[in-house]
Amino acid sequence: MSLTHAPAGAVRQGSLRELNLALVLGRIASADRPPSRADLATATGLTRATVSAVVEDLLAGRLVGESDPAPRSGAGRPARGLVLADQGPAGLGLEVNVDYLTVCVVDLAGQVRHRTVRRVDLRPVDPADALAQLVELAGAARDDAARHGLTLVGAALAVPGLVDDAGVVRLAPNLGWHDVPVPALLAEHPPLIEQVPGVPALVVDNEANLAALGELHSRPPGPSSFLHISGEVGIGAGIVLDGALFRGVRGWSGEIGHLPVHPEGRPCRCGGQGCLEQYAGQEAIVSAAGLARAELPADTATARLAELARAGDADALRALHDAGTALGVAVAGVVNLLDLDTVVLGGGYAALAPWLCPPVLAEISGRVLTAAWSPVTVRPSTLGAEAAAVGAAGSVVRRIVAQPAGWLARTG
Amino acid sequence: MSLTHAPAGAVRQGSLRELNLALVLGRIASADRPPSRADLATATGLTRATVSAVVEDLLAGRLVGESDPAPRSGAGRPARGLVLADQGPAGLGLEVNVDYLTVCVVDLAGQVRHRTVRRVDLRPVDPADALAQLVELAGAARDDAARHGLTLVGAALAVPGLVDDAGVVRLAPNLGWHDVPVPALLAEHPPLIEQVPGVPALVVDNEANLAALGELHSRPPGPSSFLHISGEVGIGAGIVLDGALFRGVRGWSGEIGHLPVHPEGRPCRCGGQGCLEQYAGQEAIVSAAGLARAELPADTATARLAELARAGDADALRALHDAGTALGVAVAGVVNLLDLDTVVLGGGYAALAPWLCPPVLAEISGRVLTAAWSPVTVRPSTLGAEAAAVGAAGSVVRRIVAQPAGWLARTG
DNA sequence: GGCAAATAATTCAATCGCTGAACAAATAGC
DNA sequence: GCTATTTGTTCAGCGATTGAATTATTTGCC
Repeated sequence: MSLTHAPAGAVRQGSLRELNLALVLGRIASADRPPSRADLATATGLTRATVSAVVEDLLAGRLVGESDPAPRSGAGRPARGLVLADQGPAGLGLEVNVDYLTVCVVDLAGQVRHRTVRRVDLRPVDPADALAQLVELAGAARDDAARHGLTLVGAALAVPGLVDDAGVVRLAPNLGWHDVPVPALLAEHPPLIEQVPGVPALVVDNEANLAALGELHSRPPGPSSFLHISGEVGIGAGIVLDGALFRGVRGWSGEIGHLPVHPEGRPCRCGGQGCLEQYAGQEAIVSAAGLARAELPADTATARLAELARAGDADALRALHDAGTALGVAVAGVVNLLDLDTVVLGGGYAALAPWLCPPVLAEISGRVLTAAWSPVTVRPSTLGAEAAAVGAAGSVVRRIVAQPAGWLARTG
Repeated sequence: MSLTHAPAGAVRQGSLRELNLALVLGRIASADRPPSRADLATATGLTRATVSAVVEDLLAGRLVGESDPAPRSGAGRPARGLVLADQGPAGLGLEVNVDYLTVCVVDLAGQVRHRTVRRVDLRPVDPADALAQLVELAGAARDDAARHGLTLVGAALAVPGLVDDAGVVRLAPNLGWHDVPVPALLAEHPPLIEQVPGVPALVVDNEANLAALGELHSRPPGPSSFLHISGEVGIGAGIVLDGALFRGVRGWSGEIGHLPVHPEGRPCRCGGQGCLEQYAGQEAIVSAAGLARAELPADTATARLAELARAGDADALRALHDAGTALGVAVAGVVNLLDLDTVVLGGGYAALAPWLCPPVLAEISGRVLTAAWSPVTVRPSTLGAEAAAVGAAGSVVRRIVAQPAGWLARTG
């Protein structure tokens, strides 16, 4: 919705080709069936001649391939469908969380081509050791990817905490991390990434942000503006506005867990009072349901809670209802503020959605000014717990799609 | 922060010139002193030859003019400074509010060249009559602008309510408007606008949104992301993210007045409970201070309140402190969610800022997770009550600056 | 079976706008 | 008055898009 359509910098002669490469490749990526050159010409407004020239570049650079002709109705020479290559550049997605490490590889088309999860309680582990374990998994992933003809061109790491511009994890309370210089620690290991202009070798970002990105690009395509809430020990939100993740001035947006829902209520570790996290965080729900706190890893506690709720346990149902109500109060505020029409419950909330959604919707319909005219959808995440790592890897390949010139210049 | 740098459509041959026209004109607009062609070349990365050609087009189209040479230190041929033209295209800003009508004209450079305010209680007035009065004022403004060599190329109307995509005012409670088809009503009057490709003849938008835009482009330039809060009878917010107004999925973002600050508190006309508006709305403050409600027009009540506070009236001070605290709870939530570092108090709040800022800041520092690392600024609006109309007019000329090709094609 | 219609993709001269270097203009300092 | 310096223009060259013509390949009809 910006008024300035112009790219930030100068538009040189060569930018023209760069921009059209990105335009055509983007169309191929977002099409639901393999488009022909003629389809691309009509869709983009370019001439068929130009599209052919651009596609030739993309084919030469192995970013797209030709597929079997799509079935067509009328007469005429059959089209050759264009699809994103299943070889070539790929993204490495990494996640460090409280009780697991994840590594995955996503190809240009967004397909998950490799995935490893190692369950391990990382709270007592030194950050450098945790990252070393992650690198070990990533090395195996790289080798596996290479066997499929995939080259890792960038990595993104999801962490449950606040990350600054330099990639330093300023604070990850549930992990016990504080000012961990992730890029420096990872630089001590041999590189797994083949550098490409325009693609950063490593991005470190908040887990909720990357999970929202994963949800944004999951198939089938959903809305381009939504709020994605990751309910873990803390509660984080990824805000997607018009297909772009909103990170805030310093990249610390989405701290929905500290929205005040009872301003004079329970004190919170953030220094405030009555924060949402105190009423809808995983520990709050678990203890309200009468389960022993810290009994088991987080995902086990969640599974147990869902089990109890499914069995009709009154305490569990009440705990979930109360948490959903608190969540609904906060979400209603966010929807009023940002005018979003979709809320996705992810992370630990995904499995609890059947019990959380009703009270959340009730609060929304009671508190949102515009709810009467256009309804708000609340639904569980489609990717669930995988969202962050998949979103991280996807964010890498998406850069290639957005700026293919860098990759093409590399391979010649 | 979007990954796609490419414009939405095709990048044709001619787009190149269009983009560079916008790039150079934008630089001229945002420079703090008249830049030379050489300055523009180094700033944009284009060659001096290209800049000269682009500037020639802009000069021929009367969008820029040459100014006296700026003082320079060293040797060499003196530069000719380039400034936005003080003639040519201009924007018409309109505002309908509860107790006044405003019309203003803003030129390319953002200068307010004409301004009319008519104080009139519009609550008992039929919307069509109100708009007819506005058109009358606008006609006089057009004639005045023409005498200064200004051509109105578009209009933007600010209303205190929810507006849909078609420009229909769905609901303006304090004005008593409901489903008012503003574009259709205005179309019955003779047109005042000279149509230009790329510039809509009429945009209708929320008053808080346009006030935020006015603040964004006020001089001296402030931050590019902030929250602008218009405290009138209702409380609206304009959210500016990375220099762009965020409107939400349907254009109804910013309803900060209905953020819950006491979820089980006073019932609100929106159907919810404990909304901010019930604690920090103008009526709430005025009655808490012991002033007779609906005693006087809103701005008079605000002025009286400020007067009492300045005199040390205990009731007024307490009312303002309580309102500021409620506001702070809501703002803290917004800052946690969006990671903004600047909050601007506008509308009726501007005059009350000395008493509202301290409690707002107190709540922020107590509740915002990241406040310890980077402080949040809370300050009054620089434009005050004029912000909405000026922002409306400014949004028109900003389109010309962002897409000068449309205007140039028009005049040849 | 053969032919016309239809659709896909390529080829090629023309054109548009940027580039880079040379050149002209204008001033300060010596 | 001369040189160094900076600004701005001119011009041949070039890359990328364009639009029309051409080639390629299939369906449908007689």
